[in-house]
Amino acid sequence: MPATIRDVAQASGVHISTVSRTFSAPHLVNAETRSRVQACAEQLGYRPNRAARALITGRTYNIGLIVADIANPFFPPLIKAAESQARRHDHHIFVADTNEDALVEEDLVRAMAKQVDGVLLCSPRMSNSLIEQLSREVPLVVVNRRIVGLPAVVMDVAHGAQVALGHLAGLGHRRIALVTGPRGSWTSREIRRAAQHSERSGRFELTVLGPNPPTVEGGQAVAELVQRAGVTAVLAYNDLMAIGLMEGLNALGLRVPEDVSVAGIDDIALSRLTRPKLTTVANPTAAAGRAAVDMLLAHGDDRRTTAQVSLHTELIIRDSTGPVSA
Amino acid sequence: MPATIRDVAQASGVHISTVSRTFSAPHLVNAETRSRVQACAEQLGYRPNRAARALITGRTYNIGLIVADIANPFFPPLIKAAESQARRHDHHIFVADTNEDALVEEDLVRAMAKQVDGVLLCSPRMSNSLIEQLSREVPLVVVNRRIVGLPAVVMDVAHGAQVALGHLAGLGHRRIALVTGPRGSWTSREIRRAAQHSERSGRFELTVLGPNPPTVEGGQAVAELVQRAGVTAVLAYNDLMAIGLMEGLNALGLRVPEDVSVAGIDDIALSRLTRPKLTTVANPTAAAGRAAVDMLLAHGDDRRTTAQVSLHTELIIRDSTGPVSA
DNA sequence: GACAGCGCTGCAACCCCTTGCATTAATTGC
DNA sequence: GCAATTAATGCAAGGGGTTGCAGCGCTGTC
Repeated sequence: MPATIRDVAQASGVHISTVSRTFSAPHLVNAETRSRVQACAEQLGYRPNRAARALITGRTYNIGLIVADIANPFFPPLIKAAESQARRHDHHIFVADTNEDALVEEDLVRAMAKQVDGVLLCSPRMSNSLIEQLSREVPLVVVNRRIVGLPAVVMDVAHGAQVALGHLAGLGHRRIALVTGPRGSWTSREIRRAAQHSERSGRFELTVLGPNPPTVEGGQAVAELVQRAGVTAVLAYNDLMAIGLMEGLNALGLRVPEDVSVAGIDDIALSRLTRPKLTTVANPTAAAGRAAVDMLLAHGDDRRTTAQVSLHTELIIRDSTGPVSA
Repeated sequence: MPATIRDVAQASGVHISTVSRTFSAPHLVNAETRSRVQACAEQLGYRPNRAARALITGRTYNIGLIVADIANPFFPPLIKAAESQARRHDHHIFVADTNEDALVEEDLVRAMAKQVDGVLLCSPRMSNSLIEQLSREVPLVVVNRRIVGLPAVVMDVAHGAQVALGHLAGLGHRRIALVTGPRGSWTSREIRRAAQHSERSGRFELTVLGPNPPTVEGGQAVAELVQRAGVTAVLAYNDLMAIGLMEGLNALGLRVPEDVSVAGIDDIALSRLTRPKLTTVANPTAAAGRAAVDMLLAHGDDRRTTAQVSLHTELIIRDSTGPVSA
């Protein structure tokens, strides 16, 4: 049995409140008493029970971070940045993965409530109204989605998509496909909306293919549709799909970028390792992770912020896009 | 303010214990009372406080899962398998990342204690004695390490490494490099020991290069040493390093596998997407995740298991290894 | 008619810790 | 030398739940 505060109190002959103060407000305890208590605690292997402490203080010093798919390399940089920022504030990050499932997501938020000081909800697949409801059960910061009245960190993907499409149009492509992501993704809707807006410029004709699972397999599976659509360039919802798409196109005998140009979004580390190297829209994921933690911890427990920050994206031109062939 | 059990009791005119039983033992409550309580709870938006519940029951229905580097694609399949297995037992998985840092690791285990029913410690970098000490503070299952007296799930990497080296020797390679992983990695030590044992067969001469960070960059950085070592084949600590190494060798003008054969360990999804596709030792990560969860939850709260399971690895021959050139 | 048994509910202790307030003793000021 | 501080500690009420036990009103048994 692990030692409790009572065991330490008994061993050192003081009241439990003195033991408590020895750890949470040492300056209120006589130096001699303090060292005696510490010695006993050490001896007994006593560790304050953080759950019990949180029950009364209302602070856990933990932050929940919920992502749609932990296998998507988009998330690790965000997670790592959130971790280091959290550590700076003496907090710990607990990550959970929803498997792109809105029900699991809801369940996880509820499971984390009261065990964390707040949840960073990244790329949620739930409805806005459900998210609003959950935000009444636990402080929430939403990442990759805008919901009025809730603090949010978004990346300017609409602009990023338009720049990418402009890049493709500038290379002479007149028929471009947009491969969208999963249903429920705010980002996917934003990209689609932006792309359709760009189409009205008249520089190219857009074919929308989706929704699709946002994975390598999802990209691979859509290759045939891309071929049939007769387009010469593709913008994919994310790099994973773009990479899968390149594989799929290769399997169909199409070369990238000679026959089809492919661009992704995210700039995951992997996009520098493929052949050809992937042209993509870089998302400031690390900055997003830091910002989300800051927003969660910024306001006191009293009033919550509802600020929304938008971070800039940047087109990285590599080798998977090229001029349209004659 | 979120509603507490007391608010619900007052609203429905029953004692808090009846409310409590409505949620945790419904069969003990009269159907009529139950539905009244439920209606009030619904109305007030009441959710049982899981932290408070855990304080008295001693069960959180959470499992901590600590990994050395969440950006390493080796872990997601393990995590996902653990999640689905946990879900089957009505538990949630909280993941934390140590950044390959033993101090962060220790801190995280302590942070999770009492907030989870146990911790799956994957690829720990701490000392055995510290792990043993921590296992007295929170139930632990260790993955990728053997520690006497502690439940563990390991993969038979020693055998896997020997099979891989045998494969390389069979292709005619007489000078082989082993690129090791980070200090503190049990797996790396196992592989090294196995390789040195194989060397005594006299079929090849081994050059050990390391320790190295177990990342793409780590692999890239060791390319020059590999070249200078004058070997014709390399076995890397993991696929990430193998992939980085291939990049690095290419940059030095060496072709894989014509000039140097490269084999990895892990069989991450990415190893199928590189050019050439990577020869590697497949680890049963999903099975490991499931087994670890099962071991943690198998024994009652009373006596802990100390069983250790070892899972089989398998060599996957792809295109990054070939016969030694003349 | 006394009593056991049953279904349901309330009572109160308990999980482990924090914290405002009261108490005590020692120090300071004048 | 006495009141007023000050420092150190104890007391007890929580925080939000769970759970063994007792008590209630009823029914059924002999």
